[in-house]
Amino acid sequence: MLTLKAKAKSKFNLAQLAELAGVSTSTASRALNDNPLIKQQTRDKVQALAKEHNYSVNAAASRLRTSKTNVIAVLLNLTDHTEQSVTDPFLLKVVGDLNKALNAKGYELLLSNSIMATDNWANYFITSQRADGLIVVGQGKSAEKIAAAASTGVPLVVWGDPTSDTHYPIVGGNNRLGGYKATSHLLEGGCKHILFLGDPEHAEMSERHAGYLQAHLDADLTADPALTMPIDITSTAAYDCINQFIRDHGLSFDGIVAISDMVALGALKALKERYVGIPADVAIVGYDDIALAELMHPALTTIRQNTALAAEKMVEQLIAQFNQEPTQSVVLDIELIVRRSSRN
Amino acid sequence: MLTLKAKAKSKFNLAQLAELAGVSTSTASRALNDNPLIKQQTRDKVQALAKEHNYSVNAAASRLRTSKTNVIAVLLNLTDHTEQSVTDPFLLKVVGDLNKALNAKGYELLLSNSIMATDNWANYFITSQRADGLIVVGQGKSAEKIAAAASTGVPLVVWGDPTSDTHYPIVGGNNRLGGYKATSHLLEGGCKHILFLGDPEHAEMSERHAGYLQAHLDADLTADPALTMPIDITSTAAYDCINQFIRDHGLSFDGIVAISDMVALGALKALKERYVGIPADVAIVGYDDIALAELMHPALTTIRQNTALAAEKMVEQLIAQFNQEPTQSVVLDIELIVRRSSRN
DNA sequence: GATCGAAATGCAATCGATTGCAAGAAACAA
DNA sequence: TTGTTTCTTGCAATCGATTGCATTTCGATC
Repeated sequence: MLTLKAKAKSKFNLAQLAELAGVSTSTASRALNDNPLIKQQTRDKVQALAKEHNYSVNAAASRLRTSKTNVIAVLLNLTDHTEQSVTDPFLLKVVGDLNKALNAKGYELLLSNSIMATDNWANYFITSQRADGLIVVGQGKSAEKIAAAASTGVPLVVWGDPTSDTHYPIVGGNNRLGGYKATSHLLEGGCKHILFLGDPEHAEMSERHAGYLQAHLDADLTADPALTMPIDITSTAAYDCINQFIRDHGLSFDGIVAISDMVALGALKALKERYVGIPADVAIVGYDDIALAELMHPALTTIRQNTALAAEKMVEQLIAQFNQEPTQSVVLDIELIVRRSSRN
Repeated sequence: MLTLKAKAKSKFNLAQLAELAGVSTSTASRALNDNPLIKQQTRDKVQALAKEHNYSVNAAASRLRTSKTNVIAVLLNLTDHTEQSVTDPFLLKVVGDLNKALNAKGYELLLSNSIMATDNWANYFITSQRADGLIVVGQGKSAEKIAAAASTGVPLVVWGDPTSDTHYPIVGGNNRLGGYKATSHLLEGGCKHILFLGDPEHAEMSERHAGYLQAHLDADLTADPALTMPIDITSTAAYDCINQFIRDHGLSFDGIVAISDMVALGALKALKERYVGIPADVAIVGYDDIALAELMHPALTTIRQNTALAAEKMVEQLIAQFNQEPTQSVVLDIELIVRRSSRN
């Protein structure tokens, strides 16, 4: 067959595939999508040719025509100065699980960690047709921005504290219960003066703190407000905090409830350097159950969050929005994993 | 209580923006792109209106027309059964740095960790116009697949061992030197029997192992082949390996060179559980310098890789391919960070 | 005032796949 | 044979931005 124009390198597109198959582009398109309108025989033929020639649908064209991208943007919402991203393995786990859950539903993951700073990030992704929806990991302290985006009709789901009262769905662990279990566990073990390491300004942390307080009440104790240390969610902040605290008040505590395993590890390091016995002198409970929790010496007692399930729920809530179905926040069970750091 | 999303609002496209500005779509388009063909005054006007109305270019249409996506797909090439993803914080760091480096050059990051399994993943991303290029993190053991993709003209860069002889650029640390430095350091500290933990089948690991051997030679020693333990790159594999080794041969070693910090941590745990003194009885060196290395007790001596720089180099090499410029593998310096795990 | 070059803008084709509608083919009944 | 229904397939418009080329506008010069 002769080509009139000897074009340099014409891409292999639907039209060419259709020509090879001896059908029109409409038929070819439908055949590729297994549309029952098309005779099975034709479908098979077109699909076979497509595979043979390594044809794959041009995503840009398809997205333009259908205004569906099958892409979800995942935004890591980090409080800028802490740079949690670089250090916390928990995030990687969440992202990994999200990727798996999204792929299972036919979506791809567009990752972003620096966008939340700009003021109309939601528009950037949605109205520009870069993604169909957003998953924001971490409420941070920017709840208003998220709320504003959601109110303009942007499909989104947040990983955060699900008990927050919002107009968009939040998926997360039962933070109050987590804080409660962690604290009760220490109290039952005989601790009397338990440090709380974590910033209560944060929605999630605030709930955990509430659990911490409640656990004290239920044990007929009062938590000393001076033992609540509002620090960044980093191991170095925790390390510094413990050192400072001991310098100022000596070892006047016998237990620690940390807001994350990384924070717990920072505290642990400071204590070990001072030869404080764990858990004999101070018992510690972390949060998240990252892989390292078990590897520590002593192994770290912690609250496990089911991130795989959380990822599925988030994707579910997002898809519900695509289908104009009602959505709701999802509270996931947490689990206390007792290890050596809190058990004699 | 959550409500249904409001109906999608009418789309605001270039034509509407142009009408508002009283110009044609061509002028509007050029104005938005700061094309000098357009009068400055007109450019300002259009851009102001765009901002005012929250207009952003439809990416799908733009990509279709220009056949440029400004998206780079980052593929985490994990050997499937090890599930390195879920556990190794080093990966998160690499991905985070890549994201930063890509954004700096105007690219977005499409994340994928499960695609390498399928046979024509390269086509999936490139010919379908989902991305302009690929960054593969980890050579794994699938060098042939990568080579095949590269030979078909897919722009790609790999994070791996840069000394491999390939037709595509690889960016990575100087692994041989890393292995050499780690081993020499232990030998100088007086170690005589150094375990090597890591699979030499892996290109990167193989180089590190070569450095390990060379260090022995240069010290007029011979590395006992029985001390090279080919294990998966996970902390649990390391933990099991050390336990097994001690059961079989007692504590017949006094040093460990681990292929990653996670592996080192697994080994450390096993040793601590047996009350082996670190570094008195066994000194340990890890690899990567993840945040936790410093938090361990004792803090872990390790080889630091400059991932931020690596990310920049990878992006650079990729962009060079877009511009039809020559590319080359890049070897990055590594650095030995000495901490307590190897120093009395 | 006419002319010319440069500056600024507009026209219309194009990228490739999808889909409502219509038309052709096949099957069946009368 | 003709009319009718049921399957299949094709035509052509459409999504929204970009860009080669044509056209208009403008300022300046003669």
